[in-house]
Amino acid sequence: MLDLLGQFQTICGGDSRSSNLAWNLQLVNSFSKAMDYSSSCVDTSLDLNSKPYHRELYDAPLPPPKKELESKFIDFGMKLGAKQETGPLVEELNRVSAENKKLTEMLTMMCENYNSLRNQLAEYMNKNPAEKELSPSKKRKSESSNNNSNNIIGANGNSESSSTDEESCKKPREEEPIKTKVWKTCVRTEATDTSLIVKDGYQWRKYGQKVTRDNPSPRAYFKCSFAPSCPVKKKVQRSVDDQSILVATYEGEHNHPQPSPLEATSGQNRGMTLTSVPCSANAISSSGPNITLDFTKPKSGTDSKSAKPARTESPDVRKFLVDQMASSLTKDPNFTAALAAAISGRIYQQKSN
DNA sequence: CGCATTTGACCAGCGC
DNA sequence: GCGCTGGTCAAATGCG
Repeated sequence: MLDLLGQFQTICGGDSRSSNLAWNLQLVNSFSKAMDYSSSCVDTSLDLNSKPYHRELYDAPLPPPKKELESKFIDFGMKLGAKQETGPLVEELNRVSAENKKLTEMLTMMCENYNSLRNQLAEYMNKNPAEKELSPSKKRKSESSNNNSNNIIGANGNSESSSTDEESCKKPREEEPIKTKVWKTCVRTEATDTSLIVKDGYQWRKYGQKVTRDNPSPRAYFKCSFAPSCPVKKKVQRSVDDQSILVATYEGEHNHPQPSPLEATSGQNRGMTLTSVPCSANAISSSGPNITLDFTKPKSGTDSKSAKPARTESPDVRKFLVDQMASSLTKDPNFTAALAAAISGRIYQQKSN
């Protein structure tokens, strides 16, 4: 598996613009998230003028298309050139536009490589399922090793779901024969916000707080309180590197559909659902494939409607992307469970009327 | 008054 | 065996 990741990074790192590598990897990881969980649009265009935190993958997936950006650049440059005869500036703009285009092509290629590697990885994991299972006797390991294992892309390419030794870090009475799902999420909050609340649409009850050795910020422990039998737990702690980022670690899978926003308001998560943007490359040192959720930024002009990118892919590519999304969704147990619950609820509603 | 949160105590695994 | 550490429990507290 590490070989595959290394191969992937080799592919990505072949270009001399190594300074973009980390961001490219981040973007591809985020892209893979969108492929797995989002049925909305996917665009491989790069917006080099956008801060990473302002990218939104789910509701407002990616910034305006590059071509539009280029034309704005050129228009802007032409106006300047006409008024102030700033030829060098126009040249610079053209150069940046060309580089932008190259990076876009690179990203497209990386996505294709990523998909092929993902398929290879899936085959590999199918052939070697035992490697995912770690000895239950190793109950606890260091946080760093957990982080490393969490960074390994899962069998379905879902970087956030990977069986790790963290699930074996449970007391014997809690051990289950079925491995639980563990994943991490980064949430960007106001720097002044000292609460450890990650609003993800579910209801959580806090049952503990602890200061850990490797992080001066306290870690909060939550249990899902929406369903009494729901085994899902959540740990929330501020990032060591960036205090404005909350790192939430989820353990287990919800055995109930996500509560509606109205229901969620009864808990601490008041009507919030996930919107997601990727972490910047250096925001969290050990959290490559993680997601950063930014609830502090209001949806502005780059919201889901205005930011819908124009499709520039060929029909084949688009078909491929749609197929990927569909297969990812059908493989996602949370999605199928939610779908089944919604359908059964609908049927029951119709019967009762 | 009921519920959620806080916080110190306790438990269990790991490393020495 | 002992100390350190992360995770959990449960009584105390606060809030609507």
